[in-house]
Amino acid sequence: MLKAERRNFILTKLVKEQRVNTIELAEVLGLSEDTIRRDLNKLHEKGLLEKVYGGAIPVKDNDKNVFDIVISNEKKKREIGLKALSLLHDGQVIIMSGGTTNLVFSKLIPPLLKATIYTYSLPIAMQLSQYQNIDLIFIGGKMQKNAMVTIGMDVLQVLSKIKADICFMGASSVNVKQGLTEVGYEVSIVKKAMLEASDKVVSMFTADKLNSKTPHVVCSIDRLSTIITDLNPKDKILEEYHAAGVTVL
Amino acid sequence: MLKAERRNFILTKLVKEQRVNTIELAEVLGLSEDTIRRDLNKLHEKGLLEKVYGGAIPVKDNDKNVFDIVISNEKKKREIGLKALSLLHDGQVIIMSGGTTNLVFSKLIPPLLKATIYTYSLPIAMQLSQYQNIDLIFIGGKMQKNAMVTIGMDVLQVLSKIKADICFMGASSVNVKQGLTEVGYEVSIVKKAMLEASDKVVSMFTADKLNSKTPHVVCSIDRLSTIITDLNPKDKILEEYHAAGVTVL
DNA sequence: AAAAAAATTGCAATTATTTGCAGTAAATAA
DNA sequence: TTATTTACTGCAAATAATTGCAATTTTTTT
Repeated sequence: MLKAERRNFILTKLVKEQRVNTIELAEVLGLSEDTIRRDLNKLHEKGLLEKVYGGAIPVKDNDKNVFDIVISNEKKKREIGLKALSLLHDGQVIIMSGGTTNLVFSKLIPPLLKATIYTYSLPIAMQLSQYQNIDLIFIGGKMQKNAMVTIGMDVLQVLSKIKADICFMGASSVNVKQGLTEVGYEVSIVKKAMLEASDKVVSMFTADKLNSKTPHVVCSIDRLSTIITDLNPKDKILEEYHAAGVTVL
Repeated sequence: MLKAERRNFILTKLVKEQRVNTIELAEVLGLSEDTIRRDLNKLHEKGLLEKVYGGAIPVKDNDKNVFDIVISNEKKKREIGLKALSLLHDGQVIIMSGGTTNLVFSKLIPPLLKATIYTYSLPIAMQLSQYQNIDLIFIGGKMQKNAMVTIGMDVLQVLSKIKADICFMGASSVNVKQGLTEVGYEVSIVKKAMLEASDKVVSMFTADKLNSKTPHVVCSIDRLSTIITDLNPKDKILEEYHAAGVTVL
């Protein structure tokens, strides 16, 4: 692990846990406490954290930026996103759901891709605003504030009028029997509408979502064209999905 | 393998793995570490990666945050926003246009304000997602990517069905004769619709927008209920606006 | 085609950076 | 206060980077 990586690791851990402990970091990273301290000092000099006795805490951000979205397992999500790139082609009409996996994917899209993208996620729309050749349509409605996506009748109405080539759909939980399920009722409804509006349905998620279940069913497994995880597509865990007729990337 | 190929290989590997290691690259490519280092130095010079002890990591800008919105004259805009707070009351239905003045204002809203807010600006919607007691409705449509706002028929249609108590409207340019004018045609149309949908129209802008003009007329000055600038409301420059029947804060 | 010039590459010597350790100092807890 | 934990400093070993140089390959010129 490079030093630069290590420092990123520390900063990421800090954002997630709101504190880091010198000794614990030394153990986790397999290095001496001295080295960790030197890292913490350097990061402190750069103003990236606040060093305290025993470890470090986040630097007090007087006006915290709501635009900074914390992405867990970013590396895995990037792997997934890279696999998904093969599904993109110029001229497609695409629907993208919310979620951080899709957000990471959005950052990986080739800068010159020509496509029409519908989304109902604020962060994803902001990300896609970057792309010169993408026609971007935001699907309006009532905001679900924690997830930063729109939900409700307005969204359904717009989706009912679209015919897209492909949709990229995040997931709360997936398993072979119940299929794709969601935590929130309203989100599950929106995703059902997405399905109906798309020729091809791609679901991307990290492997930890596999074989779990949440209350609201979106669709059965065989309704998905492709699933993409961070696992090797030949992994045993994925066999039953493949057997159900889903393309596994 | 050509040198150019090799460098592409390094960059590709970097994108995939978010780091490259000098020694490992030397092994994989069957070259000496020296050569790899020279490559990394060249790529670093070109700004394509960040060279670090032991290898390289992606250049920070690569991971640039599209969510960081640069706000000019933030202090002045904050002054304006503070004045505007007096116009907010629980229970209001509000329409907010885009623009950084409105964005700054959004950050100043009392955390417990109960209101319904319509907006068609992505950054403002993200900011307002913070507020527990605000019902937030995003007006969807085609995104104007540079301004991060939606425009077009869909927006007009939604606005035509709203009746709001107050709207907060940014401005490209203002002068007494032509009134409020905009750079973009489509934005001017949307703002016209906003006017129609609101009982009260408040326009906030820094004083440098005063007595300037841009191509597309939104409305005459007397159509505005209130204007708010960073100047003292008794400033001479504002007299003629006051004379036109506008409340000046 | 041959000669000259330029670029690439690997090696060795030198220089720089990182890291862990030991001893000491400082901060916290009892 | 004393005991304990955590932090800092200088030093040496290990690791990595740079530089000059020579052999080789590639490109350009004649």
